[in-house]
Amino acid sequence: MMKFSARSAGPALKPSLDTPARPAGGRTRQANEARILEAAEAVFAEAGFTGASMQAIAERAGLPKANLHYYFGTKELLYRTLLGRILDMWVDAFDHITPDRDPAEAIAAYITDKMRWSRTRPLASKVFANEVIHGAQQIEGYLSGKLRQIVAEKAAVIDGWVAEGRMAPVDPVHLFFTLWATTQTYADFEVQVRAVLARDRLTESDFDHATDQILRLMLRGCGLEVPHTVPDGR
Amino acid sequence: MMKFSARSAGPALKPSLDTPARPAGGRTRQANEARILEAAEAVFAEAGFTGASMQAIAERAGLPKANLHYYFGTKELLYRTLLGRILDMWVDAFDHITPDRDPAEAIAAYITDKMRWSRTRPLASKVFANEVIHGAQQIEGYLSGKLRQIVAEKAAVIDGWVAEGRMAPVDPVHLFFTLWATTQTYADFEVQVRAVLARDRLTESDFDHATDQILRLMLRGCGLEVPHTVPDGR
DNA sequence: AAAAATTTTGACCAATCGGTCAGGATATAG
DNA sequence: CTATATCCTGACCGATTGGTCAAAATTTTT
Repeated sequence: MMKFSARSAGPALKPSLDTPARPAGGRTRQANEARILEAAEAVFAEAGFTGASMQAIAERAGLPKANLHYYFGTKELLYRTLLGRILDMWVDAFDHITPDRDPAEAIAAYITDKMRWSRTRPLASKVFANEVIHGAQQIEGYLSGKLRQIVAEKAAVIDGWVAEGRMAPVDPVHLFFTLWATTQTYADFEVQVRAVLARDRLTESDFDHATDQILRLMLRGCGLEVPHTVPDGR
Repeated sequence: MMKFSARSAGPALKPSLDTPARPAGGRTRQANEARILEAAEAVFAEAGFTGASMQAIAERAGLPKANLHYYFGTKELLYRTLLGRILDMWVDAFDHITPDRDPAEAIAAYITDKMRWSRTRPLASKVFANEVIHGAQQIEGYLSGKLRQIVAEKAAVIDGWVAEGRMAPVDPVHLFFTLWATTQTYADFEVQVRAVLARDRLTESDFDHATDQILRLMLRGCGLEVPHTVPDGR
């Protein structure tokens, strides 16, 4: 009698997105967990952890509340599972930063990728932002473990570019802080952006223009020029 | 019998910080309201609106819960009063952006000012960030009213600088979005910054270094050079 | 078809929530 | 000193919270 999903505290590894080797759980379980996680993302993004109620998540998922507890045990475990999935997406954009690549193209691809993420998954971004703002108690280990490690690794790449004179001298770590903040603000602070721009919603064209402006500002700030070939994010 | 403070929904005007003309309320009221607001800022920053309990705020202020309701009526009114005070600080930094000033110095002063705000009032920044992330229902009017107006006004100043060829062509509104995000991230996402930098706390020297890096990146991004005279924030 | 495992669900629980209120305590004004 | 306004606070309220559980329904395995 396996009470909770074996994937609840699963590894923070990139899952193979094509035919999964093992669905891990029956079809019913898989489908319901997905529905619950999707509803949870929306409710946690709207109301934060404490503001979100299991009842609200249940209604959004179209399932009775007791069903959520059957699959995830507690509210905290559901929240942690959701956070784990979001963190996996978080680090993917770093793949663009490699020593062999042209600095301008690599950084442009990174920015473009993070902006697309803000446009397509704003709810996930908000859940993450809310978690960090309120102390990041659930992901402390991730921040000072995996994230710190990968930042150090990619910072070394940028330091290499600087040493080779291929870009202006910048502190790569603070550059990352700036890139994260700048791109994610279009998801997390979307309401403020809309209010100032007097838009009732942000269109794809709005995001394209914002991405263009960020690219110019940041690349010029790094002593680089916007590459003519608009880099594809993925 | 004046039940609630007359200042509860007070004007969003800069209060004269020197000898206040009218304390508005007895000494006891003034002192207790200040204690409650200070405690509320900390608790709301830590837990968000729904996560914060009146009981927790009361304990932090060293007062019985019923006392908070005596002064502020409801949790929402207390929250709105706090938000109002924070918003007043928010717009002050815009004062640096004036047509007659040197673009590099003006923008540098703006950045320096907002970074000092992140260092000295991180709790206020978190309360504001949390409010915006979760829909900004309490400050919708402010965002699409006063804020939009002042941004338009200051954007015109920057457009003027661009037209005069005194800086690179940028969309001023998105420049502001970037400056807000970049500076506030050191308050709102402080936990993440600390984790990546492997610091148990951010020192004044950490903030000075961060400010320096942001100045270089942003000013160069605007086609400007960091002014030798480090501009004073106020 | 029988058996075993999994899934579903309403009813229920203790704890906490924001808010109320009466009446005593204290401070201020005349 | 008296009177009036302000301040204080323990006790209490209905509503909502996360979580439990047993028993029925369903699916999967044998």
